[in-house]
Amino acid sequence: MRRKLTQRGKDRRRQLMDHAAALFAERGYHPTSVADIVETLGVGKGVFYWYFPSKEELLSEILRESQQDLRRRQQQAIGDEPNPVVRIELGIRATIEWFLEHRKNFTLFQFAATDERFAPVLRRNHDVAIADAARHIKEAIVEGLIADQDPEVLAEAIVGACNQLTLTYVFDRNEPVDRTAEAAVSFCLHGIVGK
Amino acid sequence: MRRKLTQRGKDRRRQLMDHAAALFAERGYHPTSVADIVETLGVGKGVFYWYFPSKEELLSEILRESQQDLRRRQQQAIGDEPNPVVRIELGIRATIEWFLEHRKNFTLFQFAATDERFAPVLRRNHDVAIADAARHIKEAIVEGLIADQDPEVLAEAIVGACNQLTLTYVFDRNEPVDRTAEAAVSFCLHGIVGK
DNA sequence: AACGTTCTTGACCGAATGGTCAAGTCACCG
DNA sequence: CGGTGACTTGACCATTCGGTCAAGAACGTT
Repeated sequence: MRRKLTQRGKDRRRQLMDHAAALFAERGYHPTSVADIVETLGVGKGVFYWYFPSKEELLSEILRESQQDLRRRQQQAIGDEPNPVVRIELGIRATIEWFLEHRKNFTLFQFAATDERFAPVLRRNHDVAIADAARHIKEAIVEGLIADQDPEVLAEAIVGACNQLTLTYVFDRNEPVDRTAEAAVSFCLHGIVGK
Repeated sequence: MRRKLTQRGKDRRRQLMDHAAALFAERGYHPTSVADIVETLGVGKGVFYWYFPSKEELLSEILRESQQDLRRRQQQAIGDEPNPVVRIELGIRATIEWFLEHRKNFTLFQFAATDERFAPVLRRNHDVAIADAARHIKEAIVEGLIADQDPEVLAEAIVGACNQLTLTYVFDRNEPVDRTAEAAVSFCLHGIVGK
């Protein structure tokens, strides 16, 4: 296990994380062996264990880092927009765009949710994201912009709908992000009945 | 590999499938070994390979069978309801109820979607389910019950929102199905803006 | 150039894993 | 009762896995 990292070390670490994340997303976590990771990178096995204590910890770190990055992107997109409904809309768009640029993380998150060793890592962040969205919704209710419903339930539903649309249209069918985001926002705001 | 099955054989097969499904859902597919399955059942390893050609094929069969069962339940719930919007509502309720009774399948489906060997099995059925829902939506549009939007997009969004709500409220928090179904239907019909 | 630290190598290890199979056991039928 | 085919056993096998480590290369500092 490493102690201090030089620039060279930091680069290797990055390289390993990116490469492993790609392999995990492509072939799955379990079917991808540590040997696979280092071989396709052309380095010895010791390199892996110099930077990471275990294969498990590597995925956990990948997950933590990705989630942090997504959250940063969402907050940045929302900025200081005063209208809470617009904030939700901006958040949805930012999320879909982020997943387009980091599509490998989508599969990774989905898998991690099914493994009891990684689910807790996701869980914490998911709860924060939901609480965040729920806050905006609550504010919108107070301002009389939307009907009075459980904000947390709405937040979960929004996340679910957006994820499914992203998966199907952005990943499987390569539809443009804008159209998908538009559909997601429209559905989340007005449901199938429409305005 | 088996040829013909007596009643005794059919029972064993059922037992193996149910038991394996439970273990897969609990510990994950890869971390559950064939040895685990047969040991906790108190039988020899040969029994497994008498009924299934491989561990992979077993999961595929579990998936196929579950999906078939879910679909049957949905169609039965919808019956001959004339109003397409009500049909959608009935479908949502039936789905959430089915997952409550077969919660292990939820995790199984989620995992299968992340593994390229099992994704195709899910995919085919998902497409059918979406096409089904889209048909009802289209009919509702024609009858002027809902606004004119892409039926398939709406169908995907509905599935996503319902899955997320089921996962969070029915599984994680043991909320009653009715309340969750109510929330899901309300969200899908009217979004966050509300009626 | 010499030295300590960071980084890299790849053979090696014990512990699984999925899958096989020769040898039996069991249930049913004539 | 004897025989036939459906089932069961569990030792066994080749392979792979995550992880270790002694040895050495590369690098930064003085």
